[in-house]
Parts: sequence; C-alpha cells; structure tokens
Amino acid sequence: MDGLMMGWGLPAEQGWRKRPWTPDEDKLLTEYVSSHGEGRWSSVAKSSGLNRSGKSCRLRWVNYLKPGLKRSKITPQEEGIIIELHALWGNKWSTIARYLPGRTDNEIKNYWRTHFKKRGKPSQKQEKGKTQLLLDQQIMKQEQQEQQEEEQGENDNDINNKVLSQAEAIDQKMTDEKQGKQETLLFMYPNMENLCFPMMYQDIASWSHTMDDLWSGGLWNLDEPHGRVDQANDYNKINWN
DNA sequence: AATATGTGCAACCGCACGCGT
DNA sequence: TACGCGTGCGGTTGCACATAT
Repeated sequence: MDGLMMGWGLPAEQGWRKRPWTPDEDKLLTEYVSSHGEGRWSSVAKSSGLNRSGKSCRLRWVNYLKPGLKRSKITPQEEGIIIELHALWGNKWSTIARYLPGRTDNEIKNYWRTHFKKRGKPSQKQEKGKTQLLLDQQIMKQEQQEQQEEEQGENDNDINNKVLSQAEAIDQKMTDEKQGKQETLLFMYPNMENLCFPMMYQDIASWSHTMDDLWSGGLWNLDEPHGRVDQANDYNKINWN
C-alpha cells in the first residue's frame, strides 16, 4: 500500500515537512466539521479548501480541535490511571485514552514518553509485575469462591484474563456504539458518579468483596472528585453524532 | 551573554485493518 | 476472493521553549 497517499487526499510530495496549523486553518476545519460532521477526511481536505491531507485534518481535529478535549496538564489521578492501564495493556494508547475523557492517545503517548520512558521509571514489565502481584493476592483470596464458580462452568480463575476480557467487552461495546451514542457512557459510567472510573473496575470490584484492598493500596484514588457529576454533565454536552 | 542540552508536544509517517465493490 | 479506499493506531520526528553550563 502506498504510504504517501493512502487515500488521504493530498500527496506528501508537496515540499512541506512539518507545518504547524494556523488559526485560519483551524477555523476552516472546525467550520467544515461542524457543518458536515466527522469522517470522510479525504473529502474534508478537498472540500474545505485546506491544503492538507485528510490524515492531517483528522489528526488535527482529534488531537486539538475536537470539543471536550482537556487542555490542562495531566493530573496525578490521571497519571495513576495511565500507569495502571499501561501496565495492563502496554502501548495501547487509544485504548487507554478511552478511559481518560478529554485526553487523546497522542497526549497520553507523549506524556508517557516524556515522564516515564526517559527517566528510567519502572519498566512495563515491572509495572505489570506490580499490578499482577496485587491481582494475584486477590486470586488467592478468591480461590475457594472461584472453585465454586468453576463448578458452575466458570473456570476463569485468572483475574487478569478477566480484566482483559472485560476490557474487550467494553471495547466491543464501544465499537458497537461507535457512532458515539451516549449509551456508551452509561455503560462505562453507570450513574455517572465517577466519570473517570470505568465500568471495568467496578465490575472487577463486584467479582470480589476484597477488592477494596486493591483500591486503597492502588493508584486509583476513588475519593478524588475526578469525575464529578457536574463534569459528567459537561461531558454530556458533547455532540455525539 | 552565548551556547549546549533537555523537555514537551504538535505533527507526520508507515502499517494494519475494516468495509464496500 | 481480491482489490482499493478510508480510517485508526503506534512510532517517530522536528521544533519551540526552558534550563544548565
């Protein structure tokens, strides 16, 4: 496949290397997307009069212009979420970004590289080990309960697999609701009480009453008003179409 | 003050995948 | 089934600014 064109509107051989977006270009793109919606980026590039590739248009919109994006610095709570999820999924930035409303994969990726990768922080493997240790502790405590579940056909005694399968379920759900229906949010954030507290972990908690130990010792401080109802309302204002 | 080095982040590149034909 | 197109994703690069020497 031709990496230069890729069906993204404009060829790359136009002399520009890194060309920052100007306010006028941002305005053009914002107006175009507002009236025509997202998608069909190659036609956006052609029709809007922007001398940009569709790929560039999409990136600019997704990472900078899209309503609802946070422009503030990553909070310690968000950092904790990033660390935890990175330990689980590795460099699945877009997946991690789904659990940080208002943050983009690019932003998270940059944050990780600048704040962790360079400073010799615990490696992914180490982080994984840390998380796995916590999870293993829960496994031990649950063993008897798990055995009972196995008798009922539930032989999934690897809680990490549960995490992953649950995450996959969320991904599947989000894919199914790809058009941005708010059902996705309700699925992820039931009662909208904790905007940044994904359903995934609420479900994990339901697997074991001992998971409170994990919360109190982990990086996800649920007492922080990170996802308040008023924030959830703000998030609801986003145009999901 | 001048230069070197480090940091943060926007933007681009190349690959992979899904979908329609 | 094969192919082309549109899109998304992770990796990389380049640049502006900050800090150190």
